[in-house]
Amino acid sequence: MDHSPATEPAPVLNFIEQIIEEHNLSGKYGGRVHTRFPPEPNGYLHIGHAKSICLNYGLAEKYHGKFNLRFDDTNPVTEDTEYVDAIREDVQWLGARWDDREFYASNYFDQLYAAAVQLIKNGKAYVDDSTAEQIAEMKGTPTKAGIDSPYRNRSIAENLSLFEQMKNGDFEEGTCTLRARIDMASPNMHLRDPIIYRIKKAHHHRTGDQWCIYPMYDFAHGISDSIEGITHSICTLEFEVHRPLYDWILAELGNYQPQQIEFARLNLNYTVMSKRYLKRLVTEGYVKGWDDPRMPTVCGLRRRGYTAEAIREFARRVGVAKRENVIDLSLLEFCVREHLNKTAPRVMAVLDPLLLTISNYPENHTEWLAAENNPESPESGTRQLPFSQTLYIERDDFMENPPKKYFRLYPGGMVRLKNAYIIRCDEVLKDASGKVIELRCSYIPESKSGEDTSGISVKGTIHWVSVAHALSAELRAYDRLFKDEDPMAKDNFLDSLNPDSLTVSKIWVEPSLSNTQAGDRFQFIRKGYYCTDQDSQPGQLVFNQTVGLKDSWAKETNKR
RNA sequence: UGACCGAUGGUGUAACGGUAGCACUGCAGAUUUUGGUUCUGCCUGUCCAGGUUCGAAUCCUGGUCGGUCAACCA
Repeated sequence: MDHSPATEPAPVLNFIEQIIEEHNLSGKYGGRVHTRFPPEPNGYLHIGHAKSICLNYGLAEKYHGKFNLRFDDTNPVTEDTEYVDAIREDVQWLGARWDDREFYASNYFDQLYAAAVQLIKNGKAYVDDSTAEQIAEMKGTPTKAGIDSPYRNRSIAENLSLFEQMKNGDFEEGTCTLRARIDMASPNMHLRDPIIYRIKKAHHHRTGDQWCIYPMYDFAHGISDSIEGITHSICTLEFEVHRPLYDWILAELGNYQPQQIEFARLNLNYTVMSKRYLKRLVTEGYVKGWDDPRMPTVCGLRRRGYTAEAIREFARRVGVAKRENVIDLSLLEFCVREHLNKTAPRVMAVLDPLLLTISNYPENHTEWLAAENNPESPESGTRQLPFSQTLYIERDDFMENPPKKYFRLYPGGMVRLKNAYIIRCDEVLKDASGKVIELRCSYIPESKSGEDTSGISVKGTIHWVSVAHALSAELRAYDRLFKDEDPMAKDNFLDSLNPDSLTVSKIWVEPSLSNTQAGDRFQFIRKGYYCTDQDSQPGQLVFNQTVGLKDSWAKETNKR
């Protein structure tokens, strides 16, 4: 038998880490790791971007490398500083740090232009006067080779002069483009003389009206990576077929060459994950904005009460691979619960009140009871809770004809009021329609929480608030935005919208919440995790439901 | 009728020629002044067919299925 000391469990590396470690071993990048997150500022970041940020930043951190934030702003007609600001805030909030390395593809417009000129001089690029339709026509199809443009063999001098005229604004938009001269018969469509510069007489949010030609993604991206000394240029799977072009451009230019690596983007069931569709939800008013708590955007999740820690943990748990995947929403929820369970202070809130009067408790008397702030972290201390004769309890914590295993209140039954006394339900009062409107109970004076000498043990503990002391508040409860696991499988994803994704109600919360600030997170005991919304004000409190607690009783009742 | 990529429980992800493991979900139980947490146990998997090998999730061949590619978007 081998009794050698237990070996460390082999660290589990994802395939990108394996590539990096191979590079570190071979010395390909001199042991350097430098990643980047390259958003286009034309929309808000979503949880899929968060995965990418965590991946890129996490790799830089793990290998003691660097991480750049680079805005891929090569299309001035769709981009805006509003998005730049929002993206910067989200990346920062997620915990990624880019120090002074905040870059813009537009910073490189001069270098990009020079690179294009060099390509022309090398006979590797030409100005094409064909229309967009003609170019598409000559491009062929995935199964049919393309044909050469009639402008493909212009002289270098002519191309140089034409390209300069393009830059000078001598031509109208759409009249010509600069194309890389590669291979119109390539099985890879992206190598069939891709357009690398086009004319756009648009105002750019950073360079203003300085340029009227703008580089295309394929041309700008690799060169930007190269300029910044990126080692591992990580992107999603659909760019796999772009990699030969990425490599071709840098090789033709003789420039430093990062390694592009593609991984499978994150998909979540019951949600859509494309900027285009998220934008429609916002602009067409199906949600209240990019930060609507039902949105899978980073700002939406933040407003919903998700923590950056939870999102990072989620990104870690979903893993990195090349296989298409759909992650269960339950994993995301698990990650927030896990973090909030450890960190969120417990408070009592009654969401659907039922009046309860304690007949044998002195009228107009207030007793202050100590309540633990968080049993998961004793150092979080205790607070004082007002108790009195008249309380609200949760309506579904009472049943007139309880099923087996129901251990809340019922006529003649006993429960403990959390942090207070054990009570017995003596009488049920109803209105004319038969609806229960009040419970008359008696309490056991010796059963006070923490000093119970009654000897009575009860199965159930329920939460409550004192009517005279409770604060009313608005609750915004959320359900999934879409009814179907894959809304995109519908002809129109809007048909899948869940009409009940938002429920607003009036609730009662304990008075310690009077000064809560936007972003504060709580566990409403026995209910779920909630956070104070930015719309909240003293006297007009507003809470968002982040996620419910696991509810095994609900499962039990559903089985019936 | 092309090229490229991929395929391991319900969902993800490991195992790198040597006992298919982990997490989420689900189920059962213990503990509990939250039907929460925590703890324990259980269910469920290598796309198919050949081949190489003492031995294949892993290597080879051929299928099947899924994804991507024909924007002057990124």
